[in-house]
Amino acid sequence: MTSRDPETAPDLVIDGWFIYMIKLLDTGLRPEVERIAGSHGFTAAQYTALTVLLSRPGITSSELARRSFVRAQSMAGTVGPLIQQGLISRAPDPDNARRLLLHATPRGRAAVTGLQCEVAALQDRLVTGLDEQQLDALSATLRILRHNVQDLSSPRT
Amino acid sequence: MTSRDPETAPDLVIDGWFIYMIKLLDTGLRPEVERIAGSHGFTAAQYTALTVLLSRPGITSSELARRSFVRAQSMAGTVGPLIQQGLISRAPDPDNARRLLLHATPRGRAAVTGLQCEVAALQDRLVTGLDEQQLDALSATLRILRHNVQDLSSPRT
DNA sequence: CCGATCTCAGCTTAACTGATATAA
DNA sequence: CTTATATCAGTTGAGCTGAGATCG
Repeated sequence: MTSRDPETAPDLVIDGWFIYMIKLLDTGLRPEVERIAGSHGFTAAQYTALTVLLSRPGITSSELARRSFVRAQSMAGTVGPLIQQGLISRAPDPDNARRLLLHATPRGRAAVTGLQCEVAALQDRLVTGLDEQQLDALSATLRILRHNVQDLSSPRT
Repeated sequence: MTSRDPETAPDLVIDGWFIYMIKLLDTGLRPEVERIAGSHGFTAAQYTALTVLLSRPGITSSELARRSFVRAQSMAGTVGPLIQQGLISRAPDPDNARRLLLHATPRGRAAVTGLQCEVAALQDRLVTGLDEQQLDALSATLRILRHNVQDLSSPRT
C-alpha cells in the first residue's frame, strides 16, 4: 500500500503546528464536552467555571476570569446564571467590600460531581495509548505552556 | 512569603485536567492568532483553512472539514470568502463531478506567507523553556491525541 | 433509491468592545 | 485621582441544525 490517499498521508509539520494542533483538539473535544454538560443542564463554560471554583473556593469572578484567560465581563455572563440557580453563592469580602467572593453551594458541588465522572471517562479516551511517563511529560509540558500563554498578555518586562 | 496567595498556589490536578488545559491554551492563544490574522484581513479560521490547504492541495471542502473536526457547512462558510477573493480556486474533480477540488492560488499562497512568520514567532513564545526532547515528545503525544479525538466520532469497534 | 457533496437559512455558545457606577 | 471590581448593552466569530438540490 502506498501513501497516496490524502487521508492517510503523514502530517506535515507546518509553521505554528502546535498552535494549530491545540485548536484542533479543542474543536474536536468541544462537542463531547458540550453534550456531557448539556445533559446536566449546563453549558460547557458553566461546567468549567464551576469545576475551577471547586478547587479555588473564595475566588472572585475577576480572578476566575484572569485564570481562564477571558475578560471579567465574559466570566460574569458565565457565572451569573449559576448564581441565579443557587449553585454558586456570592458574598462581599469582609476585608474589601468591592470584592464579591464566590463559593460553590452544596447543590452546586453535587450537580458537578456527576459530570466529573463522564469528563474523566472522556479524558481516558483522549489519552488512550499514552503510558505513565508520557502522561507525566504531558502534564509538565502543559504547565509550562500555560505559563507562557499567561505571559502573552504582558510581553514586556 | 508563603503560598497563601491564590494566584501563586500550585495547580490542582482535577478530573478532566487535560481537556481543561487544552481549552485554556486555545482560549489564551486565540486573541493573538486573531490579531495576527486580522492584521492581514483574515479571520483565524480562514488563516487556518488556507494553511492546511497549502499542505493538502486538491482536497475538497468536505474533506477539509473532516480533518478540522467541523461540519461541511461550517467549512463552506470559512472557505467561501477566500474563493470570492480569489485566494482559493475551486474546480470539479475530472473523475467525480460532484467533488469540487480546492487549490490555493498564487495570491492565496503569497497572502499567507507573511502570516506564517508571525505565527511561528508566536509559537516560539508558546514553547519557551521546552528543550528539544520535550518538543519531540509533545509532537508525538499530540499526534496520538489527535488520532484519539478522531475516534470520538466513531466510538464503537 | 441511497449516499455524499454542496448550498441556503437561521440558531447558539462564548468570546469581544465600550461605557458606567462604586469602592479602596 | 487612580485603580480594580462589577454590571449593562451591543457586536463578532465560529461552531451548530435543518432543509433542499445535484450528481454517481
